[in-house]
Amino acid sequence: MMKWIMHLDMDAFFAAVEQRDRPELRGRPVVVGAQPGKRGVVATCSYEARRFGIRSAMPINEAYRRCPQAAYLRPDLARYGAVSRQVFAALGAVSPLVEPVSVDEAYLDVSGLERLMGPPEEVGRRTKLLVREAVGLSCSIGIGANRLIAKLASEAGKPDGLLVVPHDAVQAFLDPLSVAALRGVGRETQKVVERLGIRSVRQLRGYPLGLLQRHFGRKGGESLFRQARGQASDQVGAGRERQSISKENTFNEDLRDPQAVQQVLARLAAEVGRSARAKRLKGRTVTLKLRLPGFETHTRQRRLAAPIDTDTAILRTARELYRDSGYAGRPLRLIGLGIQDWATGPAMGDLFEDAPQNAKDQRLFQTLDAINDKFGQGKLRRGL
DNA sequence: TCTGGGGTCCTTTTGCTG
DNA sequence: TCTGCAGCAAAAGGACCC
Repeated sequence: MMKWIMHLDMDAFFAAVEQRDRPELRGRPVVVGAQPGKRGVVATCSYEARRFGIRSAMPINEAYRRCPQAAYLRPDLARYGAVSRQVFAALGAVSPLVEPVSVDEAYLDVSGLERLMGPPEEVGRRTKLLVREAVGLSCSIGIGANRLIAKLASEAGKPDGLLVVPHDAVQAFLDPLSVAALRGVGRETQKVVERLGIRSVRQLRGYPLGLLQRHFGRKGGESLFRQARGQASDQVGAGRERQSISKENTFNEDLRDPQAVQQVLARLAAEVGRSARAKRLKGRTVTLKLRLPGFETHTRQRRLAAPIDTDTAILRTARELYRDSGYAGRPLRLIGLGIQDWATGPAMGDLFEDAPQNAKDQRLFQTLDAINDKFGQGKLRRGL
């Protein structure tokens, strides 16, 4: 059976929800994101705003300079989440294999639907109709042999697009595209690509694997090599499990007061802790992130003897990391705090009264942890 | 231009152990 | 006791994505 993967992307999602719910905003430039005059960026903007050169991730004050007459709105994530759930409910009627990527994006395996719905074009057309009926919004859909082709096809059709790339047209579709369109190619990679004189995917395809790996790293080079040939996964699944929980805060004015730093640490620790407990996750590693006024960013992390999820334990470690960071007392633009490295087997704290006394013991425990991770929960018990 | 917040993944550096 | 080395995690940094 021929594989058909669909990628669906809501058009200017946050801004489109606002225009749907507030008719006075329709036809007007709408920018959803930070408040102009403060530190922050554009989350999404309507197509009317894009005509002024406004883009996602642009500093909000730059957007304001380009288009002061636009409507500037703060995001209402709860409302967008509700709309998102309605969209996903509608997608469930198209295929049982739906993988959410974010609130406004999903992959669907639509292979083998010919008998039920017709050829891929028809599946796409009907999906767009279902989404419009469910939430009154437009989306862009790409359909192809795998996730890469589907994603690039949905991008090519935006907004309100539908593009099916037949299996025998993959290379013809990819070749003229800019390398910048490929996954994992951001500003830095683009610089290197340009330095090598590579512009299009067709040119990229002329470069051997080894050379690409020299310039882009082992994984990065292999990824570019495969993408240039249209090779990618065609599996649609449940998506990955969460690997970390974090909260961070950029201040409108750099933080100089040591007491204020302590208050922020306490607030972030409480937020991370609440989130971790709600998800029933305990982390063994705590990470502190500090950004200085010049945007210079540093992280400090510590792996603990036992996994934690309480505000007090997170805060205690955060304070130690801050104290030992070498940046205590410096003005700060941002403070972030997170936990990761989830407990799999029983926590060491459950088995031993004391934390490991020395580095050697610690290594023994780490080795046991690694074995635990490898063979799964419960197969081996630390210290037994 | 002056750069959010929440993430993932990869590479490099560092520090420890035998 | 010192040194070199290999192996391995942890730590740190950074690119990228939505």
